[in-house]
Amino acid sequence: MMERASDDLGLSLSLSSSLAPRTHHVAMLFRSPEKRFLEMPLLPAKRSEIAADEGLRGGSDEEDGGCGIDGSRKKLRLSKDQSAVLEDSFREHPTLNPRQKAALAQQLGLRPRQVEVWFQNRRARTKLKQTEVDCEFLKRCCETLTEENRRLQKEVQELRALKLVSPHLYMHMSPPTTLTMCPSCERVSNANSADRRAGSIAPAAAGDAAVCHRPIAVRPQQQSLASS
DNA sequence: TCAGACTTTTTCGTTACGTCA
DNA sequence: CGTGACGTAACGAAAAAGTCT
Repeated sequence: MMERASDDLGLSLSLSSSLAPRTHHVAMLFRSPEKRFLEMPLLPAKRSEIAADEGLRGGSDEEDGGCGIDGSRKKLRLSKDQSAVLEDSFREHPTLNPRQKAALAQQLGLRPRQVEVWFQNRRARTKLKQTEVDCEFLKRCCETLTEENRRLQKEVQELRALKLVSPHLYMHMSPPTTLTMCPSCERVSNANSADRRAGSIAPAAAGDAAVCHRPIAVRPQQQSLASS
């Protein structure tokens, strides 16, 4: 069973097979860029089945209309209990099939349309939170790399200065600790340090970046998964 | 089997209401 | 009491995928 949890959000999107959304629901989710964090099991489903489910619905969308006689919106604040039940349900399955929607609506004394809207808004909030988490992660990555770059530039400058002042000392000094290994691919650590002294000290600086393996990007949600 | 019309459900952006400082 | 900020219920449009013919 696929599961994706985000502790930051207090969400666990684990799904039970009996309550999992139907295939076309899943497909809908997967078409968006956010499909990555809404992985769900694929269950066979036919529209005829869903149509049968609709038979359970207490009423039509006509009675779902939330507008007053004057056309104004009748906004109803959900009670804490109602919200809690909806949250629990959302944790179990972030999308609802008609049967689940109708059952939930009946349980909570709400219109199916209200339950539907609540889930839509809840998904939107989840996505927004995740976007913020992603953004924060990328920001930290950027800051780290900027700092690393600044440090390496400074080191290169110092080494160049040293090379000019005392070439003999420079040739016999041990390589800078920060350049003994590429943090991304650990490539340099396997190289002969004497080779590096004879040749380029920093592979990237010598145009070796093309053969340097790029670090595998770790997405924030993967991290949150790993940490949860 | 394929194509196009139709249906269903979703996301996205927005609006409006309720609450609180 | 009035007001602005914020959270969220509700809505409509557009998109995408499924179903039907």
